Parts: sequence; C-alpha cells; structure tokens
Amino acid sequence: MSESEPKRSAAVGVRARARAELVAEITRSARTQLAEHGAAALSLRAVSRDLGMASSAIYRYFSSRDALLTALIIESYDSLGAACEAAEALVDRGDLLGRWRAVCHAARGWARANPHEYALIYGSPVPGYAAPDDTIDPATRVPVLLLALLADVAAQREERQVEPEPVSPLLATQLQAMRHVAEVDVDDRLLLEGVGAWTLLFGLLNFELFGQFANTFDDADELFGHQVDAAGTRLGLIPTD
Amino acid sequence: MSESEPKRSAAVGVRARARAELVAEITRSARTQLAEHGAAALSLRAVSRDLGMASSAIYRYFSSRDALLTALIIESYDSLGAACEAAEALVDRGDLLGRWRAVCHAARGWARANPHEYALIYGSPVPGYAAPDDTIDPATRVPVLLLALLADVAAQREERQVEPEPVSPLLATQLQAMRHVAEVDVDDRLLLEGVGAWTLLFGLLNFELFGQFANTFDDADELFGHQVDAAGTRLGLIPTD
DNA sequence: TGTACATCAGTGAACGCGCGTTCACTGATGTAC
DNA sequence: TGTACATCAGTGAACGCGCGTTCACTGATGTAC
Repeated sequence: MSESEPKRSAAVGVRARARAELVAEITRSARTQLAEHGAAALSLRAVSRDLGMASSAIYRYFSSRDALLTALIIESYDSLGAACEAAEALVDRGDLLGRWRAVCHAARGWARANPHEYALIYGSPVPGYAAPDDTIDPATRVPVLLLALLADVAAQREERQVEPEPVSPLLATQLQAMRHVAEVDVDDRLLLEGVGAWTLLFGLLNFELFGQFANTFDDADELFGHQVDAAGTRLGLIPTD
Repeated sequence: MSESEPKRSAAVGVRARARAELVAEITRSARTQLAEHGAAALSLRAVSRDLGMASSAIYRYFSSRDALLTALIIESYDSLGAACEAAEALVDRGDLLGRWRAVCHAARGWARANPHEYALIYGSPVPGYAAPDDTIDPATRVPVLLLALLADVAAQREERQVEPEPVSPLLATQLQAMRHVAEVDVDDRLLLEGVGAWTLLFGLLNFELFGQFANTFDDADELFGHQVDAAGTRLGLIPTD
C-alpha cells in the first residue's frame, strides 16, 4: 500500500469523524425538540443549549435553521419509508393483501409513535419554508412501495384479461409520469385506484392524529383496519388462506 | 311601550354596537394576517398595528391570543360549513350523486381559496393550543351534511331490502354514537363507507394543499373529480339523467 | 333635568423573554516543504 | 523529523427583532337618584 494514502485518510478521518458525529448529535437533539414541542418551536438556540455549546457553533454544521429543518424532513421521510419497507418485506410476496395491510399498519404505527415528525411531512407546511429538491427522493419511498405492490396486482389481473376503461387524456399523461417514478407497468384504472388508496391511508392518519376522530373513534384501531381492508378489496387484493 | 326600555337598549346599544364592531374588525384583521402568513405568524401586536391601536387594547376584546385563535377556528369551520351547505342546497334533493359532488367540490373550492384557514382546522395542530368545546359544533357541519346525505342513500336502499353484514361490537358502538350527532338512520356498513368517503375527501385536500401531489398532479382537477365520483359509486350514488 | 358616581375603552410604557444570525477572536488540528 | 503556515472548531458578545401580557393612567360613556 502507498504511504500517503492511509496517513491522509487517517488524518482527515479524525476531523471528519468528529464532524459527522456532531452533525448526528445536532440532528438527534433537534429531533427530540421536534418530538416534544413541534416544528414551529424548533430553535437553533435550544439545540445548542442542549448540546452545551455556543449557539453560534451550530453554524459550523448547518448554514441556517432551514438547513437543519431540511435534514429533519429528510430523516423523517426516510424513517417512515424504512419502517414501511421493513414491515412489507416480512410478508410473503404472493400475499398482496397482506403486503398492503403491512404498509398501512406500519405507516400508522410510525405516525402514532412520531406525531410531530408526521406533522412535519404530512401536515401544514412550515411557514416561510420551501422544501429543497433533496427531499423529493425520500418522500417517494412509500409511494414507490405502493407502486411496486400495484404492479404485482396488475400482473395478477393480466391473467384474467380485463381491459380497463380509458381515462381522460390529461389524467392519462399525469399517470404516465407517475408510472415513471417507479418504472412499473400498471394500467390507468388500477393506478387511479392506487392513488385513492394512498390518499385514504394518509387521510385516515391525518384525521386520527389531528383530532377529527376525537369523540367518535377515540380508539381508531378497528376503523383503521376496516378502511384499509375495504381499500384493499377495491384494489382486488384477496385474502390468502 | 315602556319608557325605560327603549332608552336603556339604545344607550347600551351604542357601546354594545361599538364593541361588536371592534370585535369584528379585530377578527377580520386577524383573518387577513392568517391568510397571508399562516397561523403560527398570527400575533396580537400585528393585529393592533393593523387597526392603529395600542397592543394592549386588544385585551379589552379578547382575553388572550388563544381566545382570538379560537374565534378564527370557529369562523373557519363555519365558513367552510356554510359554503358546503349552500352548494349542496342548490342540487335537486333526489340527485344524491349531485349532492355528494357539490359538497366535495365546494369543500375543495373553499380550501383552495382559503389555504391557511384550511390548514388551521385540518392541518397540524397549533403547538400549545387546545381547542375548547365551542369549536365542536361548527366542526360538525360538514359531517352532518354528509350524514344527512347518507340517510337518503339508506332510504333509497331500503326499497331493495339488502341486509348489511354486521360489524364488530366496538365499531358498532362507535358508529351508534356517530349516528346520534345527526339523528339519522343509516346502517353500519353504509356509515363506514361514508366515513371512508369523508376521509378520502379531506385526504385529497391535504395532499393537494400541502404539496404531496406536486410534480405529479399539479393540476388536480380531474384527479379530484375522478376520486370523488369513484367514492360516490361506492356509496351507491347513481347518476341521474 | 342635573349631579355624583361607576363602568368601560383605550393609552403608552415597561417587563422579560427567546429568537436567528454575524463577527472578531483564540486555540487546536492538519498540511507542505 | 521539524518548522511555518493554513484550515478548522468553537467562543462569547452583540445586533436588532418581535412577541404576549401587565399595569397605572386618562377621558369618555353610561347609571342611579
């Protein structure tokens, strides 16, 4: 091995590692702040206090409050995405209804465990904050998961040779663009049904977490399960016994 | 007529009228602030500045910032409720699908015209704010409208004598409580379908207003119409020609 | 009808708070010869 | 291996801002006799 290479990487490594660790500590502290008081209350000064450093020191790691917020948004999308992916991966590939249920319940479990993170990514936009492009990819993890599931539904349907009814040209174009996100082959009708199921899922989470179900479905477990299964039936997902 | 009555009512009237007018002016100004910068940025000082009065003067009319926020929340629910009721009232009573569509499109129109008000009532909860009971009634206007529609669907179905499948005991109890809100006679299955439609409607609005449809359904008109009609079909709403 | 008193609206100064961000600085760590 | 310089992390004071809320006050409006 060369002499300069290990030396340089070790040397750089010390600083770089310390840097990475501090970035991680800052986001961890910020995540705690977020979880306890919500996105609006997140402040650089509170984070710096928590870490026992000067408030100005944070600027060595994040150029502004918005940059820190962006990091949190990305982390949240990734955390939700990972939870859904992990749950879905445990289910037999052929059990399409089981996979759909797994995604839905994983999403709900994550949202209930991390309500402020959920609000950060699916609630009202933070005033004065515009999400940069870095957030797009993490945000698509759940939709991509559902699209893959949809592709398997489509494959299953293909055997039955049902021709779907055509949709309007504009809608067809938009759906075409959507297909490209996950590179899947799903007909327009099924894709629309999928968008409906996806929207219903997060509509349910919004209502449950933001209080619309208060006084009626205070324990929303069964309601959630029922609506998820009903959406599954609409998608043509059949129970496997 | 008695002598004291008109005198007193006129006398009280001057102050009372001035008071009512100022309360109205404060909420109007606050609504503008809300519409432009969102709920988090709403401040008593900004409102007082806008009205050209001392910041402390606001306290003659609202005991705190939260009290003002509550007034805005109630106004928003009422505004949305009124918009939906007005649109629905224009449709022929027998045209159930038309009534469903009218409510959905009115809700969307209102939400798009008043995004911050929408976020205030259906978005992330305002941190540190707990909605008092006064907000419950206005919040039920849209659900009540939909429940009434559901009751008409149920009446129509009754002719066909279809017995709905039973649901779980807990869900049945919760649905029973829900029925009492609007005093309607709707079977469990239909009510669940109605909750699904209601959730889907606001899920769609959330996604559209809070940016989840960005880059895919930037013009969400057709998607919205399609999903609304699909939900209508599920509810058994048939087009009238 | 006139007077004494009570109620109310609105003022302006002040309190105490926390925020994001900048800046000149010190001392430690890394780099090049 | 040792030295001179460059880079970087972190400090602490400061700037300027806006906020909700309180308080003693002035002057106007209403009430009771």
